[in-house]
Amino acid sequence: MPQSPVSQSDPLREQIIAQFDGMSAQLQQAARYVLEHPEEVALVSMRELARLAAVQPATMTRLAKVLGFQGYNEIRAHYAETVRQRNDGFAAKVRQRDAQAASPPDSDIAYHMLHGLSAQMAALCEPEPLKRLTAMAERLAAAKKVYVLGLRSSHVVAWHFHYVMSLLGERSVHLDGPAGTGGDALIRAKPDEVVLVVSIKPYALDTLTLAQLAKEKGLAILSITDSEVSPLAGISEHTIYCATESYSFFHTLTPALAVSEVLCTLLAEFDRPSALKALQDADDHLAHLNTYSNTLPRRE
Amino acid sequence: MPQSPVSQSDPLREQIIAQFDGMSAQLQQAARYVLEHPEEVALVSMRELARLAAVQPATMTRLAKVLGFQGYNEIRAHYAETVRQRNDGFAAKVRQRDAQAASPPDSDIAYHMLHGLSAQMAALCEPEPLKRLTAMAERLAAAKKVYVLGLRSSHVVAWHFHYVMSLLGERSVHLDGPAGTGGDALIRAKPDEVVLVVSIKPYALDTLTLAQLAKEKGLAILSITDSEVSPLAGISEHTIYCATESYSFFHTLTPALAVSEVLCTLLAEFDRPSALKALQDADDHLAHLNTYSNTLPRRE
DNA sequence: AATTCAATAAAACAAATGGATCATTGTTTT
DNA sequence: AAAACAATGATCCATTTGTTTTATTGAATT
Repeated sequence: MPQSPVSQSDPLREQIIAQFDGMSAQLQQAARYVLEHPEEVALVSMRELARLAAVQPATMTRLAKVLGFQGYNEIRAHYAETVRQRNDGFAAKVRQRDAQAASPPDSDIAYHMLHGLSAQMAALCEPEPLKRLTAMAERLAAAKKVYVLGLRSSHVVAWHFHYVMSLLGERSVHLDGPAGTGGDALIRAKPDEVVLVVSIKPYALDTLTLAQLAKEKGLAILSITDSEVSPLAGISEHTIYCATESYSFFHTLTPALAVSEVLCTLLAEFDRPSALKALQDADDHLAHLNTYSNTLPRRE
Repeated sequence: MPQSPVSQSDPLREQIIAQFDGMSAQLQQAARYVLEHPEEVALVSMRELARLAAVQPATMTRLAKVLGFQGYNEIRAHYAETVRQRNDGFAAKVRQRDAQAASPPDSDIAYHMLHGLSAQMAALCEPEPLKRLTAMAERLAAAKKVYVLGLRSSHVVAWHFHYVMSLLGERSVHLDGPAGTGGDALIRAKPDEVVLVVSIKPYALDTLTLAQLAKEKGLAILSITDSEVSPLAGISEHTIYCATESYSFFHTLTPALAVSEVLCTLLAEFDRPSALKALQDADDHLAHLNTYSNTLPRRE
């Protein structure tokens, strides 16, 4: 019999307790059931809840009004929300803070977005995703060459992966180019090479087409995508799933980028000495070109 | 909306995935939403769920039948039960503990990286960074035009910001181009415009030079960088600091990308209706061009 | 003991829900 | 090209839902 508290501090719960003594017998009976089975409120209809609490349906409506709500649905909405929040707050240790207190209203959105991202990173720390990450890294390490494909918003991830890989060595080819020439590099592709495909919803048609073409040429497909039912899942030898939901109307690419960074690191780690050497070479090269600086250039 | 944890092992989930390929387009769309938002199934009505999944109500009924249920209510009942069980089973926390003990050795690195990233995201939730984020978003919103500058590894962030902004409207110009032409767009820059500069250590000299040039032309500099002593800090009207340390020899750009995403969202949020309209227009445009697809193209 | 008044139960209601039917569309097969 | 087919969208229906209204009970006050 589940009756664990929805969460330690629930303002509505406190309110019900505070008003409890002033309620009539039937109201108390209804309130008691709500306190003891908060999830049920979100999960069943009002009449069903009334039946479970052995109370008239109307009593639930009255309870809502007594608590200052306009109707019963507002109570249900509240408990539904707590269920939702408990669900994505499985990295809940982070949820201690009441930062909004002294913050401007707009930063609510920012707070929620960043908080959610933090949780999504934490989700990638689970054994299953970790296993997939290492497996894919190993497959990448074994490949003669890695073609990197990601269009539209996924371009950021593909580009980043390619950029880092190109610092590390020569094995990476970025499938991108003007006027639809992006796929041309695949012309001479051989079966001992692989394609790393990045695509999240909405899936770019060109990405899917190129991926399929590559597969038909015998290349292994490794993909970073957003769900088990992504069109890429079916044709991929390895797949890593990363969340893309955020508290805005955009999808987020941050978890995907994190995945890319982890892959790069694991790849480098497989052969640490030569990775370090490659980075050193790159450093030297760029130093000669005066690519970097720690201070603003002086203006004459 | 928050994203759901890929739940550990749910037989129904597996079944949906198994049958997914055999479903029609609409059924897939419905199924996809169910997979991605399992708790919503338990929390809202069928019609509401259909609305959220952008699908006809009847499609949900059909989905139920395809999955072998007698009616939709059986699906809801299943997910309601899942929610109930998750509630009293805070044994889940314990499960996480011993599970990560049995992880493969290589995933230690991955685990630490991701864990660290999660913490860095959480750090951005502090009041101080939030204040800086909103302040910068307001400044960006006030500007007539936004030039976006980020080279080398910072390119990812700059490109992403520009990409999203270009979906939203016309105010963004990406300072990038072949053969060092990247800065040319600044030629006609006017003082009521701003430059968003992204640069982390090592700081690309070209970035600093262009930023300084812009400042001399009277443009405001807004920067995303990695420390208070970054060369950009001194010349910027607003600065956002984000961590770049990771458990590898690379610096991480994930927090910077997150910052970019938050900025985009806040900007859109300032004028939500027109942002939604712009996105709708972009959607329509891309739909006409057949840019996206949910399934692999058929090969003849 | 009669009256008042709040609390409860019962009934009635409109709105919504889940489900079924049928016409239309788009695709595949002949 | 026509026919057959499945998929989709629109409409309709019987239930169920949350809520309001009305009637009944029961206790407290006079």
